[in-house]
Amino acid sequence: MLDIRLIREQSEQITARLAARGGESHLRINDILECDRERRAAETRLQQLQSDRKRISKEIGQRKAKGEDTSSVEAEVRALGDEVAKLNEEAALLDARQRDLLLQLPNLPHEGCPVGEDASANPEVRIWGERPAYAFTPQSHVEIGERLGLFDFERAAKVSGSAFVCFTGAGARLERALVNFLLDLHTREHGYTEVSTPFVVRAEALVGTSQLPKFEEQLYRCERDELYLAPTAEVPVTNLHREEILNPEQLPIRYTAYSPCFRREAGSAGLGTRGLIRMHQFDKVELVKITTPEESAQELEKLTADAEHVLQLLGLHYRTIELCTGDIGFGSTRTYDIEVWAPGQQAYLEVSSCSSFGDFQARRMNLRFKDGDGKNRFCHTLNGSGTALPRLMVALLEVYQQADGSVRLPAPLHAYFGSERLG
RNA sequence: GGUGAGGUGGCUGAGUGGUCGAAAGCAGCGCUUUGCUAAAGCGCCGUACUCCAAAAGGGUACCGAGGGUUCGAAUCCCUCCCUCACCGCCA
Repeated sequence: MLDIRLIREQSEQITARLAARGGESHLRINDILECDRERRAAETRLQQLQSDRKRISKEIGQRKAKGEDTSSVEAEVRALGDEVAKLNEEAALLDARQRDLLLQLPNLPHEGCPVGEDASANPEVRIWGERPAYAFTPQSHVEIGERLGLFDFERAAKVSGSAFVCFTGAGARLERALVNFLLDLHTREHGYTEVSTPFVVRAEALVGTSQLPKFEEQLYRCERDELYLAPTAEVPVTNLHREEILNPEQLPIRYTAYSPCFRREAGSAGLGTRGLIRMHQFDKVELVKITTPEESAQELEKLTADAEHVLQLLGLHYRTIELCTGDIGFGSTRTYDIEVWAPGQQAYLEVSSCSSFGDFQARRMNLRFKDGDGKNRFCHTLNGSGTALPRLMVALLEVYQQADGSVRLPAPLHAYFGSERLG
């Protein structure tokens, strides 16, 4: 959520920066300003009337204590009270409308965010390793996995429908090995604290991290209980500290969490095809940070490096791109995507998206810290995958497939998996 | 699911219709005293919104949330949420 005062005072710059995202969000600025003017006018009048009422009511109390008759004044104040109620309703309506408008407005891209219209304008910021060469035609993970009995889409569909998977045997064990490997790496080497949160969340949490109100159709909802399945651990983890005022000594907070992620993927291309690349449910190890505004930029670089470290340890060729203004997510000010090479797909797969949200989410969840002067300021929040598991598995299977049809795992996984190879 | 208790400022905790944004204590900040520490004394010490060009200074709201009664609600009534305890059920 953007600061209404900033919008009021720098409406032209704000409009221009939102326009860089494409879309139509910047066109709402004038509506917001108008609503803000109306709201403040109503509030000012309301406050004047309330002030009158308060004063007169106090006088009534004093006069009654002296035994005076106050019935005529009471009638007068009653009329005032009716007017207050009416204006109060009007002001509340305007306030709700303004909040709604602000909640629908995306974040401002960071000054450093490259300007561009769409994904084709995303600059590559780093590339690590090289595309491996094969003496044979690399197979897709789907073929490899079915041959080695690592997962089963047909049976998962019997249970849950299409775009779900059931890992089986060594596949399930590999999944578990990856979770442990990633959590150990981030806690032991990167300084994160492991948390294991609820996976079912309230609407307010989703508003906090900005999945709601705009992206409701992407969420699984449990209507009876007014709860949603978390689409990413970002939601429960970041919201752990909602409505809090943190001490600066606590910052930065760095959390890592394993969680399943549930996404309806309404309108997504590619859901009809088999494979692990896009599903309604997948596992992920997430990285979340809560920082001061001063530290957030460097913490984003570190967070991205932590996610990249996963791929480096596993010897997987990847590239890191920065999303341009036309491609960054709704709440993000700045995002790095890490894409791993998958030879069976002949494509780079996004395994991590590392973003800084500035104070956008913190405003929505009223997450603040007390600075050195004792003033309450909004925190900055960040998150990134570290990493998504099915796509990591895709890369591992496809990259490390052997001519004999087996898969040789990279060394860091041997102990976690309990074996050096699959098949 | 049932029964009971309860939700007040950073914390503890008073307050059951008016002068209460809220006693008191603790913590915190400033000053005085002091060789230092300690102790004592005095003062300050919530948040949000809003008015004013800004500062100074006003105003309004907020005692879990929402509604109601009243000239006036932390206080009375209703609904909901949450926490705790015990019982039941259950991985």
